[in-house]
Amino acid sequence: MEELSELLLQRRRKVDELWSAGINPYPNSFRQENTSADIVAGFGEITEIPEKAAEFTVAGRMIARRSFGKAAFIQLQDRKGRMQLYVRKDVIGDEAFDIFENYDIGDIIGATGWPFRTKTGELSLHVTEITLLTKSLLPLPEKFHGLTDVETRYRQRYVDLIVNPDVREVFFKRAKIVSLIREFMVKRDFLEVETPMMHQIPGGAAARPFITHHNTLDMELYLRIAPELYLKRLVVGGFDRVFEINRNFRNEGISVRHNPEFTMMEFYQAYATYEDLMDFTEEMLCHVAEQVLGTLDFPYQGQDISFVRPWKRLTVKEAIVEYGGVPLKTVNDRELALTYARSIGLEVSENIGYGRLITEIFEEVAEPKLIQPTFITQYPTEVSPLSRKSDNDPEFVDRFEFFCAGREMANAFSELNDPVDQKERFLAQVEAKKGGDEEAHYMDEDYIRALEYGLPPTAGEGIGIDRLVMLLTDSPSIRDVILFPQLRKEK
RNA sequence: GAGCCGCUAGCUCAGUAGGUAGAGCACCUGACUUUUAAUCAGGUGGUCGUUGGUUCGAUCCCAACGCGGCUCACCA
Repeated sequence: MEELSELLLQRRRKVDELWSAGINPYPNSFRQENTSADIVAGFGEITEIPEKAAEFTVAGRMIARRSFGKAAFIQLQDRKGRMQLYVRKDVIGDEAFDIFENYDIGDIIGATGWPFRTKTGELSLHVTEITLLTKSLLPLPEKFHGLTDVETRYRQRYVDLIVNPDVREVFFKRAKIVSLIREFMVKRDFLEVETPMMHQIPGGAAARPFITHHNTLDMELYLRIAPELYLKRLVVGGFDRVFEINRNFRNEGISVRHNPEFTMMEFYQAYATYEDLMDFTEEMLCHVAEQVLGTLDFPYQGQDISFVRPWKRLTVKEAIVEYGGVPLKTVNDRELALTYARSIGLEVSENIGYGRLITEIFEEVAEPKLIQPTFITQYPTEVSPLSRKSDNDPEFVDRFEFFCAGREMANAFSELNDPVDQKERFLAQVEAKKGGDEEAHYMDEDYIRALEYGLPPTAGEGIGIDRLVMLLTDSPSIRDVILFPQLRKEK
């Protein structure tokens, strides 16, 4: 048995005393008839509330109390917000008031009462009955500074959510963003599907997977790094507009913008091109921003972001010229580009492919500067093994990535639907893997077989939901938009 | 994986140029029937992240380790 501090022992003694007095500190028969929002909806606009105009029965956590001997004000927090309750000894009775005085901040309580306005005009509930619903054994953080220790906030998110209203707000917004996207897709006749999270061959992205094992099948399985190849199989199957909003898992570093499990919205639309998806993306994200924030102009970490259309569109090479300050000649020439890459501190080997080289230069010089929403197009084929080659230049593909606030938010392309070309690209990836590239794709014979049946001309896109939520909630870290971010074991 | 920073009461933080620690909030006792971080009076509460080392003596100095944050690397 661990030793408890005096503070914790006091609470436990109170529970014992309640049991001894024949009071269950964890009753289960109370019905919550109303929320704080109902009271505001009914009387928020009324200044002169007639006495006992209505009766509300609410429940929630007591998060503050101001006592005056024979009366007290308490703050109750429920799923809709906070409300003030006014409790008087002469109204609820001596016995009930004595029990009430032993409630602690953090206890879950239920109360019935009528709405009224206090001297200072605050809408409150004048309590006629009050009941303890759950005794809390641990004290909540301080009312003024709240909980700021980030480790405790992430490990004990429940406490964070109790005491930090801003945190609640972020997750309300997250839920709204996801449902707006879902609604947007369904309205455009996309079918929501669920594809496997456990893959025999991890594919659809360049990333290291988590490995797990199925006992009965005695088989290695990988947590998916992307749903892409399954979603395109569905397009082959005739679901020519599909989307999935779900988790991906990548066995890589953790940072302010990376969590090992993160949420992606991937969708595929047959008979569309990556250019169609740029318009589609603008439309969707503007809709979401408008609905969630009520505006297309919003701050992110001190920068002013504007979603007002049209969004900037640049090719990879143009972006390097514009933000790297070098002439197009340098970008177009492999040797000059290599020298330039080294001059800006990139460690690139002599035999790096040209496509990879300019991609790295782009990421170094341009990506951090893409603060306003920007589409970057014309990625090298070398770094895009699932994208359709451009009709103008087979060294480049029909692809864009979408950037905002200096980070990648989405990736989209016209899908490679030529099975012969796809097989060659896979083979090149397999070679790269043999050469030590741990993130290179695996050969997926079944995917090739699906393409051989015929994938209609299709465009597909993945949008990082966590990063979108960060942007729209002005959150500096991905951990602020994931309820339970991954941390090391405690102690 | 590397560098830098942090870890003191339930929470938010001081502090000790080495002599075993303080405040505010919370909690307990008392007063108070319209408060808004209520107020007033009194009080309880700490293996100073862990383990070693130096020292007569370590929360403080040194080392290792743990956990977290930021930056970099990897990546979306």
